[in-house]
Amino acid sequence: MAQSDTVDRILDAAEELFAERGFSETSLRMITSKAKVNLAAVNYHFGSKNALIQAVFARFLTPFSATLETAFDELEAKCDGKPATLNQTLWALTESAVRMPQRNEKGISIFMRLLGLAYTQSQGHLRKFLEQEYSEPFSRFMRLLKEATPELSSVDRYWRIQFMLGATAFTMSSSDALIDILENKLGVHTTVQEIAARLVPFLAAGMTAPDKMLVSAPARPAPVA
Amino acid sequence: MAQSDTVDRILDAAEELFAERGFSETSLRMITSKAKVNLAAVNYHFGSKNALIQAVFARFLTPFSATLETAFDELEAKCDGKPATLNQTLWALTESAVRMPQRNEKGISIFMRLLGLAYTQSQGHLRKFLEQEYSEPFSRFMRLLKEATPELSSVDRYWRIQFMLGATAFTMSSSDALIDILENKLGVHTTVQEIAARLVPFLAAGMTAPDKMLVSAPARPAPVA
DNA sequence: CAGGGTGTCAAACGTATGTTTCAAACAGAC
DNA sequence: GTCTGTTTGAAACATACGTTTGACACCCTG
Repeated sequence: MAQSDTVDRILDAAEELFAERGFSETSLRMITSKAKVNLAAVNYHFGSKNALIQAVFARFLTPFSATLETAFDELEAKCDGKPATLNQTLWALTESAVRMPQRNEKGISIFMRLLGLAYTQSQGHLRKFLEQEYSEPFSRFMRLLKEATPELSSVDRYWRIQFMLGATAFTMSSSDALIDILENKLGVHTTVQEIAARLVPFLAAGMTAPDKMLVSAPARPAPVA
Repeated sequence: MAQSDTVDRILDAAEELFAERGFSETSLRMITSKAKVNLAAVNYHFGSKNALIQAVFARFLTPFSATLETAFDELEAKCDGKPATLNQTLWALTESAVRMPQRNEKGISIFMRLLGLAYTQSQGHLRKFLEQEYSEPFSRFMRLLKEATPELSSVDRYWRIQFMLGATAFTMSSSDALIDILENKLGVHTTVQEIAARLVPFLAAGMTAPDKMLVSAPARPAPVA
């Protein structure tokens, strides 16, 4: 047995269980028994449960962050000087996520689900960790979005970015369940890649929607005071 | 002291704490001490923590469900026979949510945040409870959506509805934080109603976006195998 | 063959949780 | 005014958690 595949076994088990059940709902005992590893191994190798959570994220976020950087580099090189379009920007992100080398066939959906959980579950330490480790590609993405939508006011862009984040994080975080439901209901099987292919146009259309007033319903009531 | 304002005090405290911290991360002791009520009161009045969670949802979901039904009734009456438009349908939902009588000024965002948590946190009992208690207005909304977007295939509609749900639940569930961030960054104050006014056009545009292929980026790579 | 660093293991620790108990306080009906 | 069912209070319950401990096995450098 290699020098410390214990570490990897713990990470694998933790990753899967966290994605399935969330952080607080997954105990170290579940993780170590799934990994067939002694309970004390987690604290020995990682120091604490919180540190384990961060390690799970670091393991896939660090290579993803690198992939993303080069994707943005290529995009900016191709556009030399001119701002990239919204679709190009969104696709650069999507393709980077989808192209990531996967540990197994569930890799991409676990990846997405964990990202969604990171947003949703109120794990202060995780948010802090992610912010200070991966702020650069994030703000670069924000800058590209801004250049791609110069017609939007800052306030409009701010809210629409939140809407995009929401649609993405939310859908992807339950992608497995949603795929199953659709398969049971309509007999259609979907891959995460296909979800992404449907999501990007949705986001792009929403992002470039006409102003809120112009689009209002025929009988739109006045806003409540 | 009235016959049982203990029940209401527990519900108030639980509602607020659940919205802030999630379900598993909120202990009964936090709830009872915030409500200034004895620990045993929760199990006495509700039976269990899970039953309390369901009671919190029932308290605001039951009147909301009723409001929604009449809103849909009015909408269908106005359209007599013809299907309602997408915008009309979305506005009917939005207005019902915003018009709900609030217990306090934070009511609407607590409401939204709880709905988001119900989706996100893996509380099996809650999902089951919500499905069997409130399936009717939900499927009615789905039917209206279907009639409003006859041009979409079932699969497209399914995924786009998920995207809409995601954007809405996600944004609304952190609306307080997002409003604060925007205020600090741009000095603009926003109300939940204004968020809704921006969200609906975004959703409508995404929902009626052109097909995924037509919209692809100029340099969209082939999907990964 | 020593011996120190590394990793594993079973067991225990302290703490926090949801739930239960049982006596005391209270309410309203007679 | 007393009695009966309901509501409260403080304390304890059993359980599960994250973490720590100390003994043991291993390896590999000297």
